[in-house]
Amino acid sequence: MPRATDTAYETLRRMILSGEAAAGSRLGEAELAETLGLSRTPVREALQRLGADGLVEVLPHRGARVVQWTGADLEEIFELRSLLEPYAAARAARLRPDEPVLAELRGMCAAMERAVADGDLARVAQLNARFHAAVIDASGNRRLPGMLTSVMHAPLIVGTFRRYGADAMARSMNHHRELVAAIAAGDPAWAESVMRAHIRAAAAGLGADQGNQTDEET
Amino acid sequence: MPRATDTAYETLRRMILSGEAAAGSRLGEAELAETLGLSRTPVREALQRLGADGLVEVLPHRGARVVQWTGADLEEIFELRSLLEPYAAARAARLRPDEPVLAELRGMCAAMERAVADGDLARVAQLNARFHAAVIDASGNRRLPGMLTSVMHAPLIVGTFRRYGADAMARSMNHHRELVAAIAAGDPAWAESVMRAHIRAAAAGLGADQGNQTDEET
DNA sequence: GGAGGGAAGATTGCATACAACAGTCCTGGA
DNA sequence: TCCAGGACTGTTGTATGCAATCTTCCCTCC
Repeated sequence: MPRATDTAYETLRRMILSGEAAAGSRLGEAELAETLGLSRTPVREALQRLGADGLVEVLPHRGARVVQWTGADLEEIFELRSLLEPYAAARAARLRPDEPVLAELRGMCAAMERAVADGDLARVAQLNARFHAAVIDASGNRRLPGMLTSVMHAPLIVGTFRRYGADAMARSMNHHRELVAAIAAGDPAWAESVMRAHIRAAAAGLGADQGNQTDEET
Repeated sequence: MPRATDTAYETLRRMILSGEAAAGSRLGEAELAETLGLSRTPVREALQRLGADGLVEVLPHRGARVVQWTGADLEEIFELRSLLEPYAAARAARLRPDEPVLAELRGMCAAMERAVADGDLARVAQLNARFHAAVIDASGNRRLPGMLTSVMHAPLIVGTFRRYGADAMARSMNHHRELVAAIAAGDPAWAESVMRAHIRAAAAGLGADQGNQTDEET
């Protein structure tokens, strides 16, 4: 049986990422505790973890709110991603992961392409997050995953793929395939370039490089 | 009056960074609570925050321990720093901070040089951390400070400057001065290059690029 | 009519008590 | 002598109650 804190954390995380807990909405400890059937203590702990992840902001004596992403936030996030993820891809290529890892990456590519064909964008987003996480793990740098969690959440919330056209979506899937090929070939420069193109394309698709405002009032 | 959680967090952070709490040592909640004159609740919360910062590792049902840095850890950390901090320096130069900010940076340079002359290495380390934090803040990216906290702690703990010779120390001080000049001149490429050199020099001084092991058993 | 002050309500912060789990030590058996 | 099993002890995890703080609304005064 998992710890109550973990269940609270996972549940809240899902609620936020799925949009069930709207951006900017208040997260009262007592209310959540009652909803989840727990006491305030593990809920409080989960909220702090979510705060460290950058999914909620907790203010002293004022409770927690789901974060709101502005255009400036997205711009910052994609700049950091286009800095760190190409590095991770290059490292992964240099490390030459063994065949089971590569097979898993290819499997995720295939699953994503099926989800695209089915029009299941939520599943695409989820698989995409797992794919990128796998590449980051394959980099061998054990600090990168933790560093990137905060910036990896944003696209999930904003709903990147919802804004993609058919061509952008196809390009994104091709990037994934090419990235796996570059890593399998052990070519760091290739992997790095593909990943950078992949991130920049995503940023362009969101208009994150133009400083668009997507925030709204509570 | 500050919150008990904050005092616990700050106190524990100082204890870890100063070495008073040795690397690998256990941090029992009850014991700390008694020492600090608080209850377990805020101590527990502080430990989780320190865990998110990467200063301690908390294992379920097994409590918290002060992290131990291996040579591989240092290598990872300096790679990430040499990726992110040059970017921050370039952004700061592009933003052209106003004169008060530049004056503060110059003031910290001067204070550091005085501390070096006095042989007060602890003060040098503290000022150095504040200097780098100021440059990162000047980058304008509000996510960078949080991302870098975990990797900025390591050099403080390991005691970077303790291993510096006179020439390496002088070079480091010159880097700081040159970095301020590059930012003041609004030259991103210059600022980025100086910062990269600065970080690589630090890594070389620690042997972080050679995979040395500095860990030990409890 | 608008601004300032204060009281009431609600919410977070902290302390304490109890429950559950992990590690250790002892005992019994092979 | 060594291994296995189980109780014991100490620690963390969770629940609950109280104190402190913030927010809101209303009343008073300008």
